[in-house]
Amino acid sequence: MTIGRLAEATGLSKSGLFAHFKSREALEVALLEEAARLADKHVVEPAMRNPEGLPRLMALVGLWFGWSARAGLRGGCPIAAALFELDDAPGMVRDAVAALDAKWRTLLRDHVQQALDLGHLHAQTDRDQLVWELGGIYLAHHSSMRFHRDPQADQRAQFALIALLQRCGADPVHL
Amino acid sequence: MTIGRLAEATGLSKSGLFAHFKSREALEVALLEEAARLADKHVVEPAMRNPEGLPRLMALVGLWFGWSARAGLRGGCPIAAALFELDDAPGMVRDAVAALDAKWRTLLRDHVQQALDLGHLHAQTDRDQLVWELGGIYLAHHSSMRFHRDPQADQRAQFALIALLQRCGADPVHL
DNA sequence: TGCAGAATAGCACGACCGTTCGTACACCCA
DNA sequence: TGGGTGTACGAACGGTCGTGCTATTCTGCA
Repeated sequence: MTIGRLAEATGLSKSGLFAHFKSREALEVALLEEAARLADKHVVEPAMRNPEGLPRLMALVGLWFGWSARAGLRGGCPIAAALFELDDAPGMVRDAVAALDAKWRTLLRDHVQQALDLGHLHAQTDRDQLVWELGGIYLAHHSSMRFHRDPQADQRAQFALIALLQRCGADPVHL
Repeated sequence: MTIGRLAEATGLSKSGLFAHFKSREALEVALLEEAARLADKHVVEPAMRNPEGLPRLMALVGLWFGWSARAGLRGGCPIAAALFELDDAPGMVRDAVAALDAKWRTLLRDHVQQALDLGHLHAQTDRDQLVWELGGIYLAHHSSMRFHRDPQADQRAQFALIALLQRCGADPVHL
């Protein structure tokens, strides 16, 4: 997304929009923060209404998959895109992406821990490994939905998710 | 990668380089095909030296993970990048990526089938689901390596791979 | 009512993009 | 020897990018 196109879409002039942020990078960071706010609203917030432990974790991940489409983000998940576009493009945008990603992973990890504390998962479960693999399913689902337009993407992800949690000793009652 | 930068890197002039391909898109397609050739050499070819079935499949996937770095591609795997950059950018580049990706998935699927035929995996294994999940591990590994620079990326991927194959009934002897 | 200050617009800039054009050199075959 | 052909070049095009500079318009308070 460029400043000109964004200005056109919002009805503002390029310079008028530009005046608010002082650089293109700052604008992109602001965009990312807005996306994070959307994610909070569409993913985290509703997930928190589920009981602690595995149910909440399941809700969190279930709402995570495909959240960007439901939130109305036409370009897909900006974090996922940035993970592959900004591999080696240092700067504040990359830093912002890294920070948001780290925050999200920490949140996931905390809820894995909670499920673990409540005995909903095997005690010897490697939390970081679980979060890492969840990320893999998310990326596969994202590319499956957006690039391949695979109508089976949702069930593929759901199947993989359940299998992964079963491996970690999830109580089948919650799946 | 832009034509100007590529020309500079190769020592040619922009127009001289451009004369060979007739458009930027054609050049990108040629670049993709060259990458595919590299992948054949660095992944498929050596993997074929392993015995049929699960060993060959394991070799194939093991060589797949991180292949772009070993092949000297500084930008990472171009297919993986394109999956997230060209989501909604129709054209011959996207088509070429889709074709290469489909070809690779078919190859993977065939070798899953072979492992299945030889009884190295459960008979009721869903081949496409397995390939789909392998793709997820690959993407997680790729972003882990390139974006996060996580030194544990390799073992994370290896762990996930083994767990996935065990789930499909892989004979532990081969893992 | 008038005015300070913020918000927005207009405009021009330099840089880079993909692309085209005319041209110069080297080679092969008649 | 001469002309066709392939390969490379420099220069320039129109377009778009991000970004400043300077007006203008709007808004809220004395």
